[in-house]
Amino acid sequence: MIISSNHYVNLEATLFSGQCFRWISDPPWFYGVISNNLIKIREHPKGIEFFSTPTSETLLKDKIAEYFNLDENLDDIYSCINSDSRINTSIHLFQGMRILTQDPWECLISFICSSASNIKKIRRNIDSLTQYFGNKLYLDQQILNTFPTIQNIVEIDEDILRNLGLGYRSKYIKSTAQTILNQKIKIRTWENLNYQEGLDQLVYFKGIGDKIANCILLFSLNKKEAFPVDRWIEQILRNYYLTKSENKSLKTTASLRLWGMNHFGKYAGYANHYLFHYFRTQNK
DNA sequence: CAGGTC
DNA sequence: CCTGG
Repeated sequence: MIISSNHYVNLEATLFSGQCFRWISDPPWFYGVISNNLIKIREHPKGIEFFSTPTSETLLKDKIAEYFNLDENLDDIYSCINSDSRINTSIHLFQGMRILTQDPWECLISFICSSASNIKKIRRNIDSLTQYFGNKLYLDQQILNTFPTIQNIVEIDEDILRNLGLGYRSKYIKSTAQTILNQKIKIRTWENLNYQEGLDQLVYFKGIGDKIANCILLFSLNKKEAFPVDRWIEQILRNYYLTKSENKSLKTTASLRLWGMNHFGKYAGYANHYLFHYFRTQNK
């Protein structure tokens, strides 16, 4: 099925810029899991074309459009954030790269896994989690798995997670799932929270600090003003944006994040992600 | 040391 | 603090 979009959708940049961790590329197709369905997708002159299983394309269409934020006006966003040469270059290099609206639970666990790690390892860790505790989905020659539920994670022993190579993150994954279950926290309702309420809720969990919380807000809770400050973004800000005195006074992740949110405005997260992807691919 | 956090 | 490139 084809879903039309008012702006080009750059699938490669969108799916492999570090906001999600388990899409597979088999040009021109990409395979991934959305809402417990295996999705096969490619770019199309009118937008995107996709197949799904087991749910029909018709029933899944809206969900896919939401995942890729297809109704978002990218030109409007670009004009809001395109205020300097670095952003401008990145926009031209990765025209059509979108910020996704992923499942918050999967996003949360994925970014707990991301702490002091690297993309390759994060992908391997999450892949292990889904292989051992998810359900298999088949399409063409691809086998992908659903993401384990909160209940699934609660039932897994911490040592098993450690054996999968998740290290010290294992106890954070366990305790987060346990807390959500025990306190009957409804993740569904998070999308109704504003930025600050969402941030407060997320950093409440052990293993989630300012950076990871902002990733979850940006990549799954539709908070485009969120501004995750990791080592890359911190270096970019310090090298290209901050004055000497700001470089001295801004020490914490949160203070840098507030500077970024203030400087780039309501689409700061888009500016963040374009800068992040640009510098990361440049320095490879 | 790595796309942090306690 | 785990793990691995």
